[in-house]
Amino acid sequence: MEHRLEQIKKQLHAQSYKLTPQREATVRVLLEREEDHLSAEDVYLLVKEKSPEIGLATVYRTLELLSELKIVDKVNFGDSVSRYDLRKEGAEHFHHHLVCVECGSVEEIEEDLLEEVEQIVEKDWCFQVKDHRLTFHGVCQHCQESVVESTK
Amino acid sequence: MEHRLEQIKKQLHAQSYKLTPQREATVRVLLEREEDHLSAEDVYLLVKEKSPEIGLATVYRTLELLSELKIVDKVNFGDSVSRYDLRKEGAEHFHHHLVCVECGSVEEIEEDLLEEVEQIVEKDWCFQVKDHRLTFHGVCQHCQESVVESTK
DNA sequence: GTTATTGCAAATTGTTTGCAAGTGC
DNA sequence: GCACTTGCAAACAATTTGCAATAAC
Repeated sequence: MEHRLEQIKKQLHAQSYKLTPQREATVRVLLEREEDHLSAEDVYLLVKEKSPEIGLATVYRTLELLSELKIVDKVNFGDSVSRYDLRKEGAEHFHHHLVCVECGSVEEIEEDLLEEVEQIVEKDWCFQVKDHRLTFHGVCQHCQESVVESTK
Repeated sequence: MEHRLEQIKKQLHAQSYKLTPQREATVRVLLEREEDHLSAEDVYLLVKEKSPEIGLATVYRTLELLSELKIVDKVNFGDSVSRYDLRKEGAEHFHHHLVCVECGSVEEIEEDLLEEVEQIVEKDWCFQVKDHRLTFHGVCQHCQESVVESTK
């Protein structure tokens, strides 16, 4: 965790940005809640718990900055809020998501899975793929089980 | 086209919604511009050309309704506006998109391409897939050619 | 005649910006 | 000291809502 923070600090410095206390607090929240898909507001409230003086605009600006540096990815799951998702260390590609239509939970898939599809797109559509966004909508394991349960 | 409209009318009636003149005008615009990915504002302006009395809120409400009935899909390509995309006749799945990072153009892919990936997800993640969203970001054929052109 | 639908304007929501004050090297 | 950064409040843009008027069957 500290290692990750150190790494991010370097990335910022490399582009002559500073890791200010506010930015550090924001990154820490993202690291702690790596599994979640927090909105800017969510991040703001969590950061505020430890650094009450921070402003919402600063959080937005920080997330925007991290997004430009490809440290986080901005995602959107159909609702109107942007969510911010930390890239895994060394990940070249954006990871995929499984969104449960029953309970709204979001699971992540790190595996690429799209290599073949991308080759087809490059060849058949003459489109040079740089990145992708893949989200599946469906029913998560947990909700499948509850349905079985409730029909017993 | 008329056939498509007729079909949509039936779908509406099936859920006891009416195909009012405003709704018809909106659907007509979507049919005419099937290839495009229009925002609500875009649709509004186009509908207004032929039916100047329509209100923006009505267009939003109509698009929302069509979206619930799965006649159109609401998409979002990273910017803050929702775009509305008519489903192809009889399409079970949402189609894919190729978004060019150079010129912003959006191309559609009707082919499924994800059958295998979905099987893997169902099996390895125990996730029951209902639908998907797949977007590739990259460089379209046209922009690739212009780069070659400009470095000649 | 009742119920769904509309148009308008006002309200809401998520996000961005201007700017004066503050901070870090 | 100077450029970068912050917090606040105001501005913005996209979308939604309340409501009285209207239209459909």
